[in-house]
Amino acid sequence: MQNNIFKALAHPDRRKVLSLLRSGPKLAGDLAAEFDSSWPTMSRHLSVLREADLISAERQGTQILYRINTSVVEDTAGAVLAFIGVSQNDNDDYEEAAE
Amino acid sequence: MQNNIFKALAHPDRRKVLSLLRSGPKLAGDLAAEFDSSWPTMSRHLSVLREADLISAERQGTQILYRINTSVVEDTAGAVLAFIGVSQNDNDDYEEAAE
DNA sequence: TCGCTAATTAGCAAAAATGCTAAATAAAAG
DNA sequence: CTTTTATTTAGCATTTTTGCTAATTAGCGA
Repeated sequence: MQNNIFKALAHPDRRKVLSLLRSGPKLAGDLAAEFDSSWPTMSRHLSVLREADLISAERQGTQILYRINTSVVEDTAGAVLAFIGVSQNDNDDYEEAAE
Repeated sequence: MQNNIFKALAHPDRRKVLSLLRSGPKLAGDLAAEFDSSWPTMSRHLSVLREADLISAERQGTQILYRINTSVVEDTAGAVLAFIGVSQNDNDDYEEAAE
């Protein structure tokens, strides 16, 4: 749902998580280490991002690897541009309806 | 401030305001008429958008005309794309493609 | 199994956002 | 100056978000 995406982007720490994931997937612990907030607080930020589908999680043994969902971020940027009438379909990505 | 922008985008009615302004500036009253919320509630939504600089207001006699701030919306889309490493060229004054 | 590490969930309090009604302000008209 | 219309501000209650500590789950290895 688009509302969850914009709500997820409304917190600076969550936007910082996305920025940190730009260079590649990271373990939850490594992510949390970059913030002043407590571990559980960061865990909840991650779950908000996950529910918005902006990131996805993959368990690797005892750790959890997070990665950014590029296509969702792209679509979100498109939704922002749509506010000023820029067409949302002018990227060169393939369009895949079924998952 | 970028935080105000993303916070402003976090409410569906405020995003709807931006969509309504896509086709051109609108009077506060005409905007409010499109929503179920009370007039004062819509007025506050407009002020949140104004403080985020996503829209600007111009008094026209007894009414107030709102317009969307195209460049701020563009920059915001750029900030979203930056999460996945797409370079944002802020404030490019020449547009070769549109000619 | 036990112990250890990684991460999440539970529960609570504080802060922020939301939305209402009533009151106030601003500009124009009479 | 008073009224009327358009819009904002004030004040308050309700809901949502945030962030903490404590407890819990999950996997791994001895």
